[in-house]
Amino acid sequence: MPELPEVETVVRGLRKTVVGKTIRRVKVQAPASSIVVSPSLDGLVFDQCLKGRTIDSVTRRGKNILIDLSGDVTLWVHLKMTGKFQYVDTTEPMDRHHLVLFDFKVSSHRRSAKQLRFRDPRRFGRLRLYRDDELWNQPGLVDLGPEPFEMSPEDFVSLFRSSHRMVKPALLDQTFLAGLGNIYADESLYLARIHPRRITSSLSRKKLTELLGHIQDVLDKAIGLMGTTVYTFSGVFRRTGNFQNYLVVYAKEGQPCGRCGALIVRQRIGSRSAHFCPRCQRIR
DNA sequence: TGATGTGTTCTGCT
DNA sequence: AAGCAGAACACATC
Repeated sequence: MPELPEVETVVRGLRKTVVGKTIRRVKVQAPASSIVVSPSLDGLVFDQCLKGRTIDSVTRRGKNILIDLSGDVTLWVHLKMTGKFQYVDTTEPMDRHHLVLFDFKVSSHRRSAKQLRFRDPRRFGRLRLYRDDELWNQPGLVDLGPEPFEMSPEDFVSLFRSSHRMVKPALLDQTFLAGLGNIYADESLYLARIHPRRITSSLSRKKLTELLGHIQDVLDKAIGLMGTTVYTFSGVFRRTGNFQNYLVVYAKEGQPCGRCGALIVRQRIGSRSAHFCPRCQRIR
């Protein structure tokens, strides 16, 4: 479940591996509902539209990955829950969940050819191609809330004063604040000792300043640790980052709170699960 | 075989 | 209008 730190980690990985490279060939392996091509791109199919373009830069907005290509086109990627990029040797084994393969033009002295692969077992992820001039009109990008790292405490306070809703669903709402998902929302609320059902507009200036600080700290620490990828697969967690070692409430239902010893609870709030300490995070 | 769980976004209701 | 619940997405597991 990639959230901001995991997406940032992927973006940094792409910068190290594919920026500056020119796409030689794209293979769409599976009949992919995962792919969208803007109608304005002259009816070109995905692979034909990408062929020959150079990857100029890779950036992140919320949980969205923006791959800026030559010729005023952007490949906009959302990993959703299980989407993943892998930069691997072409000889690495593949399975039916490898949906798209990208081959690059490489200098001839390079020994083994590497390939960028998009794999997504659940196929919720999306790869979309848009002309740069239409990209930011698209729903999903145009309506995103602010980036947590770009907010001052004053911005954060006025944002919270502008709505009257439970804080947990608000933090998950990408049009309210971009980048947080269930893990970092729960962790930040715990650190700030805020009950997930508290109403956004009822929180004090001081509490909100603390919350913003914790959100920024948690995201920053998670980015430093290359994210947390807690991926539910037959009830077993598979990790790709290291932040899961520092989780204090997420997936800790029934375990004692590190501050007060009360048992962490899991409740359905806003039709999503919320993990919190019933003693440290009071509704009041 | 069918129910369930998973996060995000979309739709539709109040 | 704003905020909520529920659906849909696709697949694996029980």
